Amino acid sequence: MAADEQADSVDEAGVQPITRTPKGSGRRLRGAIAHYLGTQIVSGRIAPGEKLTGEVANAEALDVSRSAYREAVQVLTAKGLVESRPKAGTHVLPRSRWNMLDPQVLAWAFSGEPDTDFVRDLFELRAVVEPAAARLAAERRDRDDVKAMRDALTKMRRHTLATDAGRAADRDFHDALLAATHNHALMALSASISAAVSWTTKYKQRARALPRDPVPDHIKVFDAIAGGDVDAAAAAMRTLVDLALEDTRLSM
Amino acid sequence: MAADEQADSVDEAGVQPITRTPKGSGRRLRGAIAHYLGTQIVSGRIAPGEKLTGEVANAEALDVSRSAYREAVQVLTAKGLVESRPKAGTHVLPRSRWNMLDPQVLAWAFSGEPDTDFVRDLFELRAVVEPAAARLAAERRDRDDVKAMRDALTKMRRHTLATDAGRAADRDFHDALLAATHNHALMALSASISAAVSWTTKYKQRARALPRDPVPDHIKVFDAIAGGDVDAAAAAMRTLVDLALEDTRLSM
DNA sequence: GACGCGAATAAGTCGGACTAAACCGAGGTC
DNA sequence: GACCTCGGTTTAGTCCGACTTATTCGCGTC
Repeated sequence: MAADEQADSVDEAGVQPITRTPKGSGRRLRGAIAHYLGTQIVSGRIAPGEKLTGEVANAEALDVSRSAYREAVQVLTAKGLVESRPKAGTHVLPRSRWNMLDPQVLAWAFSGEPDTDFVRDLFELRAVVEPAAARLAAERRDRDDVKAMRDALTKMRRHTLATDAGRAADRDFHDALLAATHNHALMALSASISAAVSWTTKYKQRARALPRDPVPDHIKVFDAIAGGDVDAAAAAMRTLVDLALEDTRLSM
Repeated sequence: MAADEQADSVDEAGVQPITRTPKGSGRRLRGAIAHYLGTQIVSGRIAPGEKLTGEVANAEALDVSRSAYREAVQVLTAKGLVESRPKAGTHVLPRSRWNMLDPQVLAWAFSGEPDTDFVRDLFELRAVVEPAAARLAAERRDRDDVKAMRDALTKMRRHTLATDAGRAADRDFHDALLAATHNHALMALSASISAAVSWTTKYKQRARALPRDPVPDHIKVFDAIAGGDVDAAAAAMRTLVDLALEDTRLSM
């Protein structure tokens, strides 16, 4: 474990964020490397088309073994961020190839300063998907779905969005709603959407105390779905997303 | 892209599913391993919750080095299919954790017998996203977007959907449409959707000669978007997706 | 000037050794 | 008798260094 000793060697005037080795019991080493490289790329510090340093050199620079470095690069490759070929090296792919819906990529995107344009895009996606999902949910929900949504709503009311538990409950509500559509493709989007929701909520929170109580909006959606009123469900969800976008926009 | 059909049909016979990937095969070794394991999991031959054999044993069984095997597992981990911890081993995660929108996972899902329920779900997602995207595209498309869509349409008319080039043009059309929304989140979905489109188109093709010419539908969509008629664009796209679902349903 | 042929190069694969984490059961404590 | 603690054992995680394969690029040939 050579990664422990802080770089006593020349630390390069700041521009060289040497091996980010979080507290030993955090995520695994390759996870840290992937996180490091991933944020570098998503944030644009390594632009698309650029070639990163060779494996041996880069692994040494980060003070990790080549195996760990390579496994990290595999992760990036799996998410479409980079591509590597013998003799050519490892290049950052154009943004169009990135799996931006991948929860982890989303996390990297939000780990620094969030791109306001991208946040707008995400809300636009929510505005497309979630009302339609609410409509389907109102059609197909069963007893268990309603229960799950009600539970999430209760938790959300108890703790507010100011707490982690509250935000988790918010996510649970949206997850339960997507699950109530009984559509696996939509449920897969759920992970991305709830990630986006929780990140943006966090930023809203950071900016100021929540200016508006979001619970009533959620209750309207819930009632419509539980009651099987498809149009009302879609409409209620649409206003919910619109208001959330409004709040987020103000805080950025 | 036709190098996909690996001879992985041999594995059914016995308990000897050796990845026959002689050197010279298209993609890299770890890609073949990931494909092998990925299809095993997505197809349900290795059910969620199950623990796969230890690295050393499994790598040896597949006749590859442990490094290559591990890198393949990293890919699966990155896509949310498995999770591994020391002493516990590597377990298949529940379906809800899988990134089903990942193009590669989608490819694995379609490499065997396609799950008709999942195909229906995918079309439902298309039915939600693409009409809304067409509406946005009609609002925001610029000169280049229109040109890209027209070019794709021309190619699509020249070659039919019976050819690879024709299917590629179909994908290009949908990609260009999503791109015309100028929404990066939607464009990210584009990869998943066009993957789904091309896979299902292939199955339609396999079943029988295409029963209906899809070009007129596409032209209606194109005209509405080029003309900036948002409602017509959404409506035309909705019927396009509905008809495509109809065709696909018949062929399965 | 175009074309192929052969290095140089960087990723890909191999194997084996060692480390660290987590589960499990033996043994002790209350 | 039940619970806690503490090692032991299993399995992934990391490291190392050598070798292979696939490209790219420059050189020489036609």
